[in-house]
Amino acid sequence: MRKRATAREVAEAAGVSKWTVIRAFTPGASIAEESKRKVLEAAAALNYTPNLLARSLATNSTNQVAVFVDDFANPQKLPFLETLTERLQAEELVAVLININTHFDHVHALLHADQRQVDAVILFGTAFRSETLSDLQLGRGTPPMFVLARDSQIEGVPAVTCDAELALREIVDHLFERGYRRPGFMTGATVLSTALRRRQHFVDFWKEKGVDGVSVFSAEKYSADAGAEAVRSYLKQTDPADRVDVLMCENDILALGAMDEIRGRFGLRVPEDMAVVGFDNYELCGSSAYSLTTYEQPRQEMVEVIVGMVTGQLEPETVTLPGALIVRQST
Amino acid sequence: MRKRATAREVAEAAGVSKWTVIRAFTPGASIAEESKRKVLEAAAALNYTPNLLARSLATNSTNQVAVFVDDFANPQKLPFLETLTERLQAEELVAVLININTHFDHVHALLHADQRQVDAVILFGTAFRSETLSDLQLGRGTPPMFVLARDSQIEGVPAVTCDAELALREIVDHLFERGYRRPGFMTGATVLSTALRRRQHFVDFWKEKGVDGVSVFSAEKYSADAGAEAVRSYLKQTDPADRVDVLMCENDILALGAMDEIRGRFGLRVPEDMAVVGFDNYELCGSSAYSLTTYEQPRQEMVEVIVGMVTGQLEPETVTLPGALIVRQST
DNA sequence: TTTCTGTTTGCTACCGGGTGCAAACAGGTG
DNA sequence: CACCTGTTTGCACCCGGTAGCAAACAGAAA
Repeated sequence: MRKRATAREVAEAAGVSKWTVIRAFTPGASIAEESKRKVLEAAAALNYTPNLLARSLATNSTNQVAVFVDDFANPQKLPFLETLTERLQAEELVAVLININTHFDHVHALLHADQRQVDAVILFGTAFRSETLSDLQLGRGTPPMFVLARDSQIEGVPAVTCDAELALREIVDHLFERGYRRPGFMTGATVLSTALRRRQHFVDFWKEKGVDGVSVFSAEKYSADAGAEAVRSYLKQTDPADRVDVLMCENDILALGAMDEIRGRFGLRVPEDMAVVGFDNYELCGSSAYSLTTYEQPRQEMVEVIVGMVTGQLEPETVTLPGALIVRQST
Repeated sequence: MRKRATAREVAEAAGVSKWTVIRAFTPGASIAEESKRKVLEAAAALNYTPNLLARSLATNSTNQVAVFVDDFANPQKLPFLETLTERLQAEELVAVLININTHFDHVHALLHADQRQVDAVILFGTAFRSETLSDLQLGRGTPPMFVLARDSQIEGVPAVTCDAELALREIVDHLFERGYRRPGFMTGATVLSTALRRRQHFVDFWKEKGVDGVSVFSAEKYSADAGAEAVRSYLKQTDPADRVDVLMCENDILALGAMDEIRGRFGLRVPEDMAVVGFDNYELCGSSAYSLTTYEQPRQEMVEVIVGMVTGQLEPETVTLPGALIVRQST
């Protein structure tokens, strides 16, 4: 098992200096046709390609972007990751996927990303308090950070999100139009700004319509089971006459779990007895088994904008993009 | 925006040489308590941490593992990615997620991984022909490769998979026991060895039971829609009397799509008119809306084994691990 | 032939660390 | 005090590239 060939070795083989070899591999460098040919031949023979690690060290740019993820329960992450990696790779960048969990928190991860000299950090659906950041005493050499699909709570860290206000307005309009008047909202466990925003808008817009008192309850976490359990305890505790007639869930996974429980264990009909709305438009929402009304985030555009900011083609600033209401049978 | 502090700067601040600084950050290095304290103090003041990029270049090990993924339609990838990144991070390794697609194929990706000097490449659910590898003329300096959750078709590249033979035997035994006698099998589009293996075992085991002639048809790709469409055309073309009484799908996503179509558009009952079996035990399979009988891959163990091989704690060799049949209402 | 200008090439210095050896510095012993 | 041994520290050189300057080499003009 031989090692990779180096520029020096190629230089020797081609009878030139190592700098000429490097020029042959630098687009637009000043090099004679003849020597370029010689070098490329020798390089091909030795199977030489430049070592990106060494290049990164010298140029101070790794072409690597750290992507922090902390919630793998939401299947919506997967298409996002697909789009994100694809766009990054189109820009010659590569994603370093960092799993934020109890053993590896944001501070750890950020330090790590900094030590690896990544060009940028994308907080994909994760967020941390600004104190965490200042704890690090970073913010000087730190790679630029961007938040994707969640509000940024940190000064100077832009976020790219789906327009929650618009989304919730469309949803509430739709529900009002369909005649629902006793709305409920199910949140996930964590007290996240994005979640709070959605809830707040939901409550506010109903108030605008003259409907006060949205029932709000919370699931343990963002999973189908947790959604089911939250609905179960709600339905058990609530007199049938007092029940909501439409339940908006913070994301699709909660909604699907909720729907199962509503129809399965309680034998209620969706949407006749209780309508359900989700958020994200996860693939299976469209299946005839669920046919869930939901709201689609503009994934492609969000990714394009954030990658644009990462590459510097776009000004880094918080951007909210309009999504699309997908009306199905569940409302 | 200052740059990161370097060992040299810390050395100056602490009044020692840069090598002493490095020793202070090298576990087990020979350094006096007193100077270590001085160095660490100075380092803390300057917010110094070693530059992993430079270290990688010098030590010839990046602690990065490239993970190739080419099928983001299967939500099962997500929990696998979660487990994988978690285990890798526990070993001080980090995953570089590479999206294999038409714009960025295996050859490209492998070359890239090699140029970045990753410590290993994990082909997660992807596979390529050995000719592709030899095309590259690599195999000398190339990082060691491992295949996860798919058969390896390449000599010397070990794979960690779920035991397909055992799985299919259990499934067929279960189905036979339940009285099904007209089995069908739905594959995804691609002609993958893993798919072929599953199908072959399925056919073989039925033959052992005295049941010849398994109906086999194929979906366009691995998605719920494709599964639905494949079933639609099958049901349209097949006389009700000739239809299979149980349909095994190559993975859960196909199965869920198939189930939707069977029940929704054709108004058939599952499992009475046609039973359905999936593969993977994706979270939503357990929901009451589907309650799909499926087979769970031993995710945790598979990941542990492959990470063990990556770190060198385990001998690199092809390993198949037993999964578990999950019997639900769909059979 | 000399001079000038533009291209090509080589070189030094550097990116931020790691390795192995040799010198310097202990502390204990004869 | 010389001597030996073990620890600590400094150093030259290396990892594989990149940047920018200066020398060498053209070819054309004077």
